[in-house]
Amino acid sequence: MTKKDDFDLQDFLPYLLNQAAEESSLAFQNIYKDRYGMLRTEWRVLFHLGIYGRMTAKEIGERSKMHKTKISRAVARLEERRFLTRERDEADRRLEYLELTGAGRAAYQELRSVAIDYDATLARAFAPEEVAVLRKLLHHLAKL
Amino acid sequence: MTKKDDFDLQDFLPYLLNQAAEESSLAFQNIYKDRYGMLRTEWRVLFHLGIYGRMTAKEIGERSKMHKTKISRAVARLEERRFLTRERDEADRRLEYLELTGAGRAAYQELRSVAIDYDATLARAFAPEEVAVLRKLLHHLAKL
DNA sequence: TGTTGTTAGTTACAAAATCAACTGTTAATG
DNA sequence: CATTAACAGTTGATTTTGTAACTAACAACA
Repeated sequence: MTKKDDFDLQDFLPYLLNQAAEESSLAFQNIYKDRYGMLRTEWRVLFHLGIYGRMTAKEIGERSKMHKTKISRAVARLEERRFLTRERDEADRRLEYLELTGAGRAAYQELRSVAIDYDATLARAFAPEEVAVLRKLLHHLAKL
Repeated sequence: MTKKDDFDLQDFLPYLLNQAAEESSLAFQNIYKDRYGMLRTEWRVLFHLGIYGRMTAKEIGERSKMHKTKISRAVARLEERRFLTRERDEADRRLEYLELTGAGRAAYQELRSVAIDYDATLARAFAPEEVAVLRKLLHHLAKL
């Protein structure tokens, strides 16, 4: 395409990252949304608890960098669906430990395998070394 | 951290991409938002017109993959601020050509240099070959 | 030419994200 | 201890997004 300007939007990292993230998230969402009608925020909370086990909302926030109100609401919805339970920390009553129920763990296991498949599909678009480099660089970017 | 599960969320590409995209977009937004109080959608439309020149909303949609309602609203806001003008195509009266005004071009030029600086800052976190690989792979992912 | 389909863009309404203010609790310090 | 600050989490108001239905214009083709 003819450009009026030598700055290339397609090479601007934040833009490029967004395009790639949006593309892959939407494609992945299309795969899982029908099974559980789950939001991205709920999906994330579920995965955090499924992978790392019992933890507080605060810890989920530190790991995921999601805002606490998003987490609060996602937790409420997952609780409604009986996917998790809360337990007050008696030593520090501000804290609430969240833990998946049997149904929550089952949902996680199912979505986990969907995720693994999808990740493999994406990875197949690259050479193995490339995927490794990509993950490494993204990792680095994510914690700048 | 102790994991209960060998699946690693930090290596799951859609998640990783989102984290990296969110991180870099927010950081970039903090730099430019005070100058123009502009939304990400508006920023994108402005850049498309600044870089590629006069085009229709539809073309912006094809390039950016933003949904047409987002574009429609971003265009309306940019027009309110007198950053762009619309011109009806007389041959096909459904089409409207969008073009930056002087003020719009000035805003673009300013934000463009902010973007170039920020991109350089990000790139500095990597070796030059790494950045090239990263851009290539993201490019590829974005158009899967 | 008239009917049906398609396209560009907008709008109305519902869903979700953001921000600020709030509750209840613990920590810090005089 | 009493008061103030800090923290975990929730709620409410506002803003932004997403979905679907809509308008206006063009296209195809019987």
